[in-house]
Amino acid sequence: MEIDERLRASGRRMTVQRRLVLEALQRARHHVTADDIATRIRARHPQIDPSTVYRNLEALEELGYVTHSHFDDRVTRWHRADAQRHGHLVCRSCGAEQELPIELLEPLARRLRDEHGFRADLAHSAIVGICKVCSNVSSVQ
Amino acid sequence: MEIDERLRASGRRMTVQRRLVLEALQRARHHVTADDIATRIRARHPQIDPSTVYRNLEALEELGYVTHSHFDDRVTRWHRADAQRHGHLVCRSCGAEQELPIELLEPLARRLRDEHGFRADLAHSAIVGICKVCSNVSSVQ
DNA sequence: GGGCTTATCGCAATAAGCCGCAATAGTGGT
DNA sequence: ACCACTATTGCGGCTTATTGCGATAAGCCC
Repeated sequence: MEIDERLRASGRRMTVQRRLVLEALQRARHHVTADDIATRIRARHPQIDPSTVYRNLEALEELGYVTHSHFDDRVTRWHRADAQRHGHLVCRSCGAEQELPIELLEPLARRLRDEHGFRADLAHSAIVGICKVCSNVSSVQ
Repeated sequence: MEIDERLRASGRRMTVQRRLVLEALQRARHHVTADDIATRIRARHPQIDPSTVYRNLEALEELGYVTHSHFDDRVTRWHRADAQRHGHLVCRSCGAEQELPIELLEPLARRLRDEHGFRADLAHSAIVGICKVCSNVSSVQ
């Protein structure tokens, strides 16, 4: 299997736990927390410790299989890396999350690079604010 | 004193602890964590509890005197609000932080508002990436 | 298949932050 | 100056996200 080989090639090992983390991420449609994944796995395999999930996410990230980003709380969110790169909008009021085509962020990235020499990773942190729905609700009140 | 009055007008009180938090923030040149502030205050006033610092930061934020933002770790960073609103660049490699004129972020904010109905708070989360210095170092190696 | 190295695991501990509660202390009124 | 009212404090304990550490087991060599 392809992924096993890449793991071993990097001096890592394929374990039951690692496979379960990968599968859980593949099933998850949205950006999930390490705890989400741990909970899902532990439903069937209670002996697997949450810390193992954390460390496996890191390991898989180093190999480029998964990515993390930060929303408005202090919890890290994870998703598969093979889905296309995208930005994130998160509503501060209702918590709704929305993906954003990366091209929309390009002009800012370019200016930061040209004017500040800063190579920004604009997909890494979610942009927080108030979504359209919540905006309307509060203006109507 | 102006700030005392505004506190009282909102049904709050000016206390020694609150004043110390404000002063610590005024002296801090950068974006500091709640723990930084607690540690500094407790160096001279060990009886002041960290939880008091947390609560005062929240209270002062509600009154608009301080603001928090999120850098690349899971720790909240605080700074005075009366300094002009600004974005943040944080280097993933060396941790250097840099402030950013808010105007630079305006075009993106406008597009998000116009095209997505999303009122973004672009100053709230730091933009992470690789700063000019680290960029040069790694390309030279 | 058995032994050896060391990546990985599960458990216990830590770090950041929050909450309930009884005691304390600003404030406004007298 | 004193009182009553209640915001705020310090304390202890709790929660959530993550990390240190000794035990376990994956993968390589024979």
